[in-house]
Amino acid sequence: MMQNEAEPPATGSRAWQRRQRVAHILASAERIFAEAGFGGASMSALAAAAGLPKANLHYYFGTKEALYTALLDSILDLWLSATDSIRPESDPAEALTAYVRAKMAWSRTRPYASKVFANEVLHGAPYLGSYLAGELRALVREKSRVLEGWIAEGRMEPVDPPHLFFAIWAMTQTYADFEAQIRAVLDRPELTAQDHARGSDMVLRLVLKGCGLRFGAAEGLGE
Amino acid sequence: MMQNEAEPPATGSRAWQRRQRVAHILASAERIFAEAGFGGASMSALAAAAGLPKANLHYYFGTKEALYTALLDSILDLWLSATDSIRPESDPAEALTAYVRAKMAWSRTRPYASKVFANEVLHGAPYLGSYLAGELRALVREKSRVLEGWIAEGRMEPVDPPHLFFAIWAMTQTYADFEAQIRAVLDRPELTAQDHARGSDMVLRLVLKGCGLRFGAAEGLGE
DNA sequence: GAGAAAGCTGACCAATCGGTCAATCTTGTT
DNA sequence: AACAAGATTGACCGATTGGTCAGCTTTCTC
Repeated sequence: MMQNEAEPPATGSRAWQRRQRVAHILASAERIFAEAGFGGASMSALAAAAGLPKANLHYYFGTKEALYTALLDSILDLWLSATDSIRPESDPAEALTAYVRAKMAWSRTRPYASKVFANEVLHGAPYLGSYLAGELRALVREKSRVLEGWIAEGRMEPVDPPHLFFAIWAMTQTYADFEAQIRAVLDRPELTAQDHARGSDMVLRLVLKGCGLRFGAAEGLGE
Repeated sequence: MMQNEAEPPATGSRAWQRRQRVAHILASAERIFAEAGFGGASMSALAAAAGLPKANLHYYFGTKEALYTALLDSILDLWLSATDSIRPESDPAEALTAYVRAKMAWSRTRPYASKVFANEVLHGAPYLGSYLAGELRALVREKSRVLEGWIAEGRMEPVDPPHLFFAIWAMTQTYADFEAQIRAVLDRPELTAQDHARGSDMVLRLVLKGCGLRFGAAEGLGE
């Protein structure tokens, strides 16, 4: 029988075990690629991180490049999933708040994934280029039209939607990608939940007030 | 006679020629490191970019690491020079506008430098760490006090100054560091002056309105 | 339980890595 | 002109790189 690709294979089956191992390799590779970049990450370092012999990684992925692109693919899904709240019938302030919150949460919970993505784009997106020009561009077009609709209805001030997205991406991801700089300036061994909360507040303040929306700052940050 | 280190040596002199060559190597290395990262940049690629034999780079810098840190040092000065406009007696809106403009100009004119810096921080700032925790932290402390002064005088709304800086850095540098992504979304072979102007406007809008300051948008963006 | 298929890995490979060095050339000093 | 110091570089080095493969074990199928 043909196994439907969309359906997860039965627990314990061969295909299931393969997916488990592939997922485990990708998970450990995320950290190595994030810390060393593509060029700086060696197959032996990737193998050591996964706790497997180097030849085993080659068995599953063939080449270092294939392993890297497989990792990028697995990260891409996360990147797009946060825009769901931006729909024509949504309240602008609520939708943007949810979007910023989702992006900030992603920086907090998946910092290595964010760094791998950032590293790829930073170096000219050699592997991600076609995706950026395809799916991402289409997504931004779609969501920009939603914002333009809100603007036409007088529900928010006229802003350039794509550049608003660029600003939101930059501000939210900086808490993952440039975490070393933020930690150094704030003099922290690690960013605390409060640091993230303050960052989140700042981003929301700038975005909402910048769009002429009410910024409640309803968060209890304490003191 | 002792040559004063602060004074530039006479044109054509041996020391002058040395500085010229060092500067030329650093200038060409900037692009290689920006595009490939530290690990991905090879000495032979750096040598090819400089149009010199590999052994010549080793003669001037000793190791790849020394060449890289020399480049980082040369970039750091640029990074700090833009905050001059933020002084207690300045007008908040004017000071922040000048700061954002300076940062945006830096992204436009020195994208490779920005990318090298970003890459370093992205990978945990192994070479820049002590500088970030030293000079940069001190600078942010100093400028944060200026902002707190403005806030106390009621000249701007109460915002968390360090996080405001993080937001400004992120938004302005994204036009250099994540240029590949922005280009892809905007469907441009290269970012135009208008793209940068629109980005600059967006950043100013978010920063000024976020701080409760007037955003004039006095720019003639055409159309 | 026999054969096939998939999983696994130690040993090995050519290529490239960062770096060294002796030999040569150029320049400044006297 | 003679010498010293600095500048230059082709040839080379051991180490590490990404990648291969033969041979073994495990698991599935019938």
